[in-house]
Amino acid sequence: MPNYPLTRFHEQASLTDEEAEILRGLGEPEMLVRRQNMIRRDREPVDAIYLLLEGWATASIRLPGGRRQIVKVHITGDMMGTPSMVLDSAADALTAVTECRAAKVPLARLREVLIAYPRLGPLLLMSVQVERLALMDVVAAMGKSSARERMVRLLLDLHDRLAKIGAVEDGRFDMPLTQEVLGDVLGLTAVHVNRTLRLLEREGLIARHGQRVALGDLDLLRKLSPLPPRQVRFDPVWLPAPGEM
Amino acid sequence: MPNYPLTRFHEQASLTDEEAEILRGLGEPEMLVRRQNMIRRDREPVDAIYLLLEGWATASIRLPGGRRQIVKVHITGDMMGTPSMVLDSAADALTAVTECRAAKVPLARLREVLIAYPRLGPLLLMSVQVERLALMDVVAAMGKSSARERMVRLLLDLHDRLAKIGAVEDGRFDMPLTQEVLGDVLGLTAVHVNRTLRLLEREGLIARHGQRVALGDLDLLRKLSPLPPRQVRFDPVWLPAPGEM
DNA sequence: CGCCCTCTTGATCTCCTTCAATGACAGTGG
DNA sequence: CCACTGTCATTGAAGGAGATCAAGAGGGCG
Repeated sequence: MPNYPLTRFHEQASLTDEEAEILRGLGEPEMLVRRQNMIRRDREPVDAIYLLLEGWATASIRLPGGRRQIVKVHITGDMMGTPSMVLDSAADALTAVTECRAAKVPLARLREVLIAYPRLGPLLLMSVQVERLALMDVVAAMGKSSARERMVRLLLDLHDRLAKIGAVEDGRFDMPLTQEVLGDVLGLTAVHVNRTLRLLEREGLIARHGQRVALGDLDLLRKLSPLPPRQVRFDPVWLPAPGEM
Repeated sequence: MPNYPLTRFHEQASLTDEEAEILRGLGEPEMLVRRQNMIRRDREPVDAIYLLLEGWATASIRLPGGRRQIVKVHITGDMMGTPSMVLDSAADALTAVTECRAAKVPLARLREVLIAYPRLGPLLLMSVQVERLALMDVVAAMGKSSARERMVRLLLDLHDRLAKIGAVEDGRFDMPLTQEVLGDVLGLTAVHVNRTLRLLEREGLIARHGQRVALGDLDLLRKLSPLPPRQVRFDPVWLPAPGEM
């Protein structure tokens, strides 16, 4: 019986001990995936969702002409691959950016759990809406912001998410993403990612040594970001309380 | 007791008569909203989601400098405003593009229904994932496609969605969106939207008279689109069957 | 040690923006 | 009935953000 770290649910709602326990034991035995390898290929039949127990991974969509767009950068503790659970063949590929530990959750298992713990449906709904909001913000940033604004926003987003899992010290964190990958996230070329980063560096807004990034004046950076972080409501009114279902 | 047309759920899963009945009676008495008026303002406290009973509306995010990005074009039958149900203040504004009939569903009412009909949780989850996929595709298109490709994709997307509600005849449909609005959807200026549309016209791919759009060679257009429509799985394995919960 | 990947920078190009002007059309009030 | 006004579509000209092409430098790893 595997014993995983919790998923992100406890950030968004109170869980009973029993619910927390179920989430801990959700996945199959963990798998180890090496850098650059795929956790799940796109256009593959969908039979599971995934928990990223440790590491960085990307969810990317393949377009004609060898183009690819990364639609999500996943970090430790994320659920992955859930958008494709409504499809027969996966929309996005899940690729390990660093070495990853991950666990499969077969869709059949998910059904059992949804039946046994009906509150997980609304809980899952909640976390999916949070992801959807993140995508809306990405769309807004891509449609209406400059490369510099988008980069600032991405850095702040990673900063805030990493801070929640204790991977930030005083504005500094590891970002194991090549400029090529950053380009595929932001809809820019690697070359322009470089120029944008160097610009931010010259402006004294960020500093870098290898994969280590240091955000300078956080308040100033947040002013430069085209969008503020979303304040997710803990235990929203529509979410049935533990006793209620 | 209001009697609305069904939401989109029946496109994605089998519903019991009872479930269908509940969905029909979900909303408060309908409201009428005139062109350009807001159904729900952004940054407003969130206390409900909305059913678009008839008309066209947009969900848009406001950015600094008067910029705005439309993240979804809603048509008759859509649920609206659900991403913000995890927030205290709304992320997106809902604006009537045409005169709209809409119905509010208070979040408290939603909780009751989720408790009384636990299968609605997973059903709602399903439709939210479909929306999330749509956003992923938008991101992919914005990040990696030309104006022309994006426009073709949007037209096909609208075509396919309108076809499902019987609003397309032989490739022709009404599209009551100004070029300004199209620009805010595609992340382009109204001027470039115009040039792109005129280009497609000159190429014989589309025709227009006023708000009426006619798509020419659909197969050819689909080849030009950077992304195919997603094939949503009806009654996916993880979705508990009506008897099961 | 040598290879390949990644970062960096310069030069040039191009797609889309910006600015500006005109025309078509609908609604409105006299 | 018609002038008046505002919105929307259209087109041209010029500018700019980011792409593309190319080359060199550094560094990790087999």
